[in-house]
Amino acid sequence: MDESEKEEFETAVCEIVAAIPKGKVSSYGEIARLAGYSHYHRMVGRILHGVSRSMGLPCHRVVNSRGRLMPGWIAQRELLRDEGVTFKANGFVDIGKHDWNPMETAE
DNA sequence: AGTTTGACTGGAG
DNA sequence: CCTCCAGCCAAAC
Repeated sequence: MDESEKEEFETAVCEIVAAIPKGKVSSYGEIARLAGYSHYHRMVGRILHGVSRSMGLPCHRVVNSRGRLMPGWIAQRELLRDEGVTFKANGFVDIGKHDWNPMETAE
């Protein structure tokens, strides 16, 4: 993967994450797909973790497939709850209700 | 340069 | 829902 592609991918990820509407959540795989690199889901997490200390991206709206939040980041749960996101009894996001469909906002 | 790890995913048990 | 396994790519060791 060339450096230019990395930069492009990172930019795409930032745009997508920033486009997630309040009260909705998306997964790494979904973002990677929208960015144009469907199998780079791992890089999405790496990039997000990297930019989280430099940019104000709502990375708290990004969860993994099982609706889990970022490890070691307890406040994320409060942030999502404040945005209207409901949680399961175990503390995971109810992704079944808040799963973001990009087509909704694309229209 | 080879091995391990990780803010991942999907399938199987 | 949880754990384990295999596939995946880049960064850290």
